[in-house]
Amino acid sequence: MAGKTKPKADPSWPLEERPGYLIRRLHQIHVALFQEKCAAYEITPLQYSLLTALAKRGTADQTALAQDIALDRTTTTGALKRLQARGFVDRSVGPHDRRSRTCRLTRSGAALLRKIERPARAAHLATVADLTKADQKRFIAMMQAIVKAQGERLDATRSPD
Amino acid sequence: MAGKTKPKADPSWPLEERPGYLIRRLHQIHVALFQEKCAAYEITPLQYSLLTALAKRGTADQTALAQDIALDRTTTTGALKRLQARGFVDRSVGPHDRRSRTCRLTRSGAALLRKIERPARAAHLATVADLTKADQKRFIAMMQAIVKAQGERLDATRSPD
DNA sequence: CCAATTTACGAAGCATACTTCGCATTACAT
DNA sequence: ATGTAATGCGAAGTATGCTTCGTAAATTGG
Repeated sequence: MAGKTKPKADPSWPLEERPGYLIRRLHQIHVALFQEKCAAYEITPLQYSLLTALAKRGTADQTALAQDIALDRTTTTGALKRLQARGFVDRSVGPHDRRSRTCRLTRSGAALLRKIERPARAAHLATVADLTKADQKRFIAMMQAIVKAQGERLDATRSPD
Repeated sequence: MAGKTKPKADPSWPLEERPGYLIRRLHQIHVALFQEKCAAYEITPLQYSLLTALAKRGTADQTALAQDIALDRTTTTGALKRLQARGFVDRSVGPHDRRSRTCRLTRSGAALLRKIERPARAAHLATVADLTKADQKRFIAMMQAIVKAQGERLDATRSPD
């Protein structure tokens, strides 16, 4: 075609080498694998995180759950409402604090969690399955290192008003 | 409190060790860093990806751009519309194919891209800055390996109808 | 040349994900 | 005890990110 479009050799480095882009792709891939493996239960990775966090707590208000899974409070509320609408979670007004919503798994929610544990785990494993076993360990350790360091940085950054 | 909530020693492995959870956290961290470094320009990581892809192409329809940045077509359209609304992108009906929308950077869009290149790069680097230089290389290589392998898997999976 | 298929979009709907704002309630300090 | 702080939520607004359905225009086969 015409030579109208110049080479445009910009100094920006290729998309495929930028950490942020690769992370977005990884996230995309994991979500797709999760949906695939858990298709029978119509559950998302976030919902699974919430269910496990709730199982561990037994009972918790929405703010505590949000912190457990490192998620925004309002997003957490939205996900909990969807789980409640499907009968997996109970959200009742707190007995000691009427501002709060005390959440807990229902029978049905606990049953779902048990059924989903295997496929969910398979999805998480499949996400890194293209690496050698040794590299998987290293990869996870590196992600943990970043999350730990940056988590502390954020805590330090946004505390003062 | 009462001993009503059993230990609940579930077989699910801790959130902080699950690849999918760590990937979500990484994504969250990168987006936050990007917003921070590029705050002056009110640009998101996705929009930056689009601008660079567009700069490289010179001219492209929305489907090509979506493929370039590995994103859903309708999401791409939404982001392009927002960039158009702010005057950074031109979206006109294709001259040879009236179904298509031919996109290109405006003067303003090209100028913006030049200005954000440094802070955007800084954000990408900051995302992995907690790893040693050598680990950063390994980390990026591993992400590329997964993206490449899974990308091929997806292409193979969803082709037949 | 015309019918069938393919292709590029757009609209609508759901689920994350975050911010800012405002309300109600609780806790605290004098 | 009372005014002030802090806290737990909810609502609204914006941006991703995906699926499904529908439309219009181009391509291709006979």
